[in-house]
Amino acid sequence: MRTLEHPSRGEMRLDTVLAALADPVRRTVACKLNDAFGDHACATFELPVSKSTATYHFRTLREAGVIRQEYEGTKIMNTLRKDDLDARFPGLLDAVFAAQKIEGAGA
Amino acid sequence: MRTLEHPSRGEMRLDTVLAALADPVRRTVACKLNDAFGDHACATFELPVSKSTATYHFRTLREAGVIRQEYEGTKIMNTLRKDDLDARFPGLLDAVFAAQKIEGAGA
DNA sequence: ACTGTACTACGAGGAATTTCGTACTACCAA
DNA sequence: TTGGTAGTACGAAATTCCTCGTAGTACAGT
Repeated sequence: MRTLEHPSRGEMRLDTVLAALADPVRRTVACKLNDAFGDHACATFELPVSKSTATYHFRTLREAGVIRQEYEGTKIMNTLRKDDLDARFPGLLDAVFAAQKIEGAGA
Repeated sequence: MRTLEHPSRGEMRLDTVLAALADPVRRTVACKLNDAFGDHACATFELPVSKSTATYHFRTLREAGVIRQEYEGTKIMNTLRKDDLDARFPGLLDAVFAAQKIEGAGA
């Protein structure tokens, strides 16, 4: 059974979380996880980058503490660590997601 | 009279704002502007970098729309564009500042 | 056992970021 | 006008980030 390293709540660093969310590809992933219920395999995201680049972005998000990744067979299921992030940095995630929607909609 | 370029509210990009705030030196500047009243010249910040590096960070913040810079004699007065940012990306700035205080205080 | 699927690890290239020193400009004050 | 102060512009170096292809691992299904 393969497992992946995740930072604990206390280990999450604001630097790292903001840098993770500053990249458009990674923010797209986080936003999709926030909008949709349940878990989602990496392959279901249709990102505009190659598979190995996608791996890199998923790892960056995981190491920042933004997402949780768990093996399920050959797939990796991704979930947003909303509870943990809300506990650590209250309101941050919601503000970023709201901002993303604003920018996506208007000018 | 020298003037400096600033993005309008609508021109502010989430990518750029988050990237600007992801850097610890720049976030320190923004936080200090938020805590203290009034304007503040660049030289008053005591940043752990050289003068030319400081210039670079101030410019990055200005071009992202986080701060406003206006000449006043030979000095440049810096102000946080809180109104503009709150209008464009509501709650984002407050969440980041709150997070900064949490990280500074606790673990 | 074989095939396919999902993803990773590694190495490498190119782009962007951060840093600095030096030289410079603009302004104020004496 | 001479000097000091505040900050910029430029070029260069170091580092980090993003991207990819190739090769490989782990698991599921037949």
